[in-house]
Amino acid sequence: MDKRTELIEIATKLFSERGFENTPLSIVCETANVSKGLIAHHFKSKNGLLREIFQRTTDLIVEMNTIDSVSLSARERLLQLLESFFSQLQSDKLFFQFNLNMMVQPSTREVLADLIEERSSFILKATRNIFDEIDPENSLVKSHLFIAELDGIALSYLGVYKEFPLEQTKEQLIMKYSMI
Amino acid sequence: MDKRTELIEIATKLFSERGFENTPLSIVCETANVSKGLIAHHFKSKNGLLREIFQRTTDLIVEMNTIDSVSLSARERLLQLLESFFSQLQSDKLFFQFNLNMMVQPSTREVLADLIEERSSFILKATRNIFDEIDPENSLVKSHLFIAELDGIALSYLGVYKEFPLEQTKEQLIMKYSMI
Amino acid sequence: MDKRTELIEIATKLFSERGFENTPLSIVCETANVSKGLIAHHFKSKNGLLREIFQRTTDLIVEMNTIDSVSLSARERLLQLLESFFSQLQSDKLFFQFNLNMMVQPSTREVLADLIEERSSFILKATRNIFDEIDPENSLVKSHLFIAELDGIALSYLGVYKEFPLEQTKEQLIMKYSMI
Amino acid sequence: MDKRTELIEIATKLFSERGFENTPLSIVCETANVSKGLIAHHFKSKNGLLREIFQRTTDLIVEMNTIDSVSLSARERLLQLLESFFSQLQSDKLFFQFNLNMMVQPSTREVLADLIEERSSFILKATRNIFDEIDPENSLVKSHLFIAELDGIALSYLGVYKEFPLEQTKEQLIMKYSMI
DNA sequence: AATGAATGAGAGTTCATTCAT
DNA sequence: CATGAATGAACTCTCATTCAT
Repeated sequence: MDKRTELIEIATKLFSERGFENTPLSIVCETANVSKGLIAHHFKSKNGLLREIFQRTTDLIVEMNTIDSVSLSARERLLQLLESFFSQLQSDKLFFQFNLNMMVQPSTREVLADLIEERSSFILKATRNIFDEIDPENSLVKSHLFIAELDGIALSYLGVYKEFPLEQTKEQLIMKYSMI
Repeated sequence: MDKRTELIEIATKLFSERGFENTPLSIVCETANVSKGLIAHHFKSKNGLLREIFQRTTDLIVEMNTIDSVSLSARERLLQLLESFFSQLQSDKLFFQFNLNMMVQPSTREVLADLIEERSSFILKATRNIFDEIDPENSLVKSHLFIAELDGIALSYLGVYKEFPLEQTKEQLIMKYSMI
Repeated sequence: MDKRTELIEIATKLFSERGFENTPLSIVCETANVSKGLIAHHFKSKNGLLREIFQRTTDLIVEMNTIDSVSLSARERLLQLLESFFSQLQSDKLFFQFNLNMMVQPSTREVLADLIEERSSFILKATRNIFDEIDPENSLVKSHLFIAELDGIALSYLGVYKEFPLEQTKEQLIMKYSMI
Repeated sequence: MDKRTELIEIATKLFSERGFENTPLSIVCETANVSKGLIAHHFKSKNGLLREIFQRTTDLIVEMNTIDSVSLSARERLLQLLESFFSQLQSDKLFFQFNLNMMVQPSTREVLADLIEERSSFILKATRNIFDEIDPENSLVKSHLFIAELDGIALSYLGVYKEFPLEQTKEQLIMKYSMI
């Protein structure tokens, strides 16, 4: 793997664990065994690095959701989406941690404004695709509510309740959305 | 109003608007027309100030929910809670912004760990009181889901979707929880 | 004991243990359970407190050496002086620590310049009184050497060598000065 | 000369003249025409700079004493040591001033604890090498006494008595140790 | 592509002192 | 005699960024 990619991965991990503002580049460099100048060379600035990371994640999300939209029914896709959300939430906590962070922190939100807009409107569109088949009239609201529900669960699970009953919540949700 | 209280109010506003890490004490002091030393005098440190702010908010939450628990039915209390949540979310965005921030940011979460634990377990308990009357068997999961739903809505509304359909989401939710 | 004296004793202890520059008045106040204003009231400033402490110690030294100069022979007085030096060095380390400190630290030396001069010339005079009887011609040099020897022992014992052989050094010295 | 070395020399001078605690980095930087950040870059912290300075001095001492141990008799080496001590004491007051300071000040003593231990045990060993040849049975005590004597003279000369008779004291000492 | 010396602005914190009560 | 709110200057340290090599 080239230094550039390595740098991105290491920075992602550190920003997730410690927060963006609380992670000096010096630590990133130390961890990656790389000089400060190299980050400037590749990413121009700390914000540049952040934008690159965020963009890559969006690309990943887009890719995943594009492949997934095979010829399944809306309900099936919804359940599949739930399954993948919950399994990822467990396996890749840092990923969610990081993204929640970026959304909520005023300073990062400013830096990433356009990328956040791009990503979230994609997610909304993708979700709406599903709900359009189920309840076209209320698809907008229901999509928003669906997304909010998942975000809220991530928030509670990662940031608030150490003993959040993830498994049972998943079951509740699957049950609820099976009956639609 | 004494300087101490004024300081807390100004700091709350600034921390909410700009994020905690991104708000130097110098700005707080400038805004409050007060010397840096005074913050040390009253709160020991920037973290001390943060803790005081967070604690005060918890006190407010506890107070509100204690008074509210009059002799209404569970369903009525739930609807009342929803009403107050949505009206507050609109009128006091900064309040929610700030609290989401504190939960998600690793550095603040560490500083506030005990206070977050205290507050969130209170909220869970209060919510569970309601769901115990509605569905005792699943009250824990349903409470968690309810809280997550509201947090998620706040997150979407404040942090992600500029055009979040708040009014319609509120109606959806009220409808949903009326039928319980 | 009145607050004033108590304050002096506590400050002496703290300044000795931690060094003058490294002991904020806030700690003195905390330890003495007294407000900051009170120190200003009694001693005008931190330097004022220091001067008072140093002066009091000089008074003590003068008092002790005045009483001591009874009608003993020079050799006897010398041995007596050695005895009292070594026993004090062991029993009251902080006292010596503090005084060495004051002499060596440029900033305190400046503040105390006149008081140091006063004290050290008294000590020299008192020592010389003894050596005048023993070797009038070289009394100045021998007094200086005697004082330096004791100071150096204090320095080694307190500040440098954890395992300084105090007892044997004492014996050596007593032997040496008995033969004069 | 590179900035690093220049910084060390300037800091040594300033710390000696004004005391460590009483010398802000801002003055060091100003004198060296260098930014504050550079000190952090090279020495990590003010204490780091101090440790480097102290260590370098120890290295010098070790080097000097290693070269010196040519094939002279113990008495000759002792006299040579005395000569070099007194000439240095006169020519390089700041050097002694600084080192006395470090030993006596509680805060610096803590920072330098291991380095002080290292240096002083070397000095003791070197001195003992000499006294082992003269009086093997009492070499430990006599070495300690010898070191204490010199330290005490430095203390008196530099810190206490403006009119300390250095020349005559030197003669006395040389006479005394010639007769051993 | 990569280094690391150097900068400079500014952060949080410390602390002696002042002063109204 | 005693308090403690308030100041303001100064301190160390942090850190993103620049730039010559």
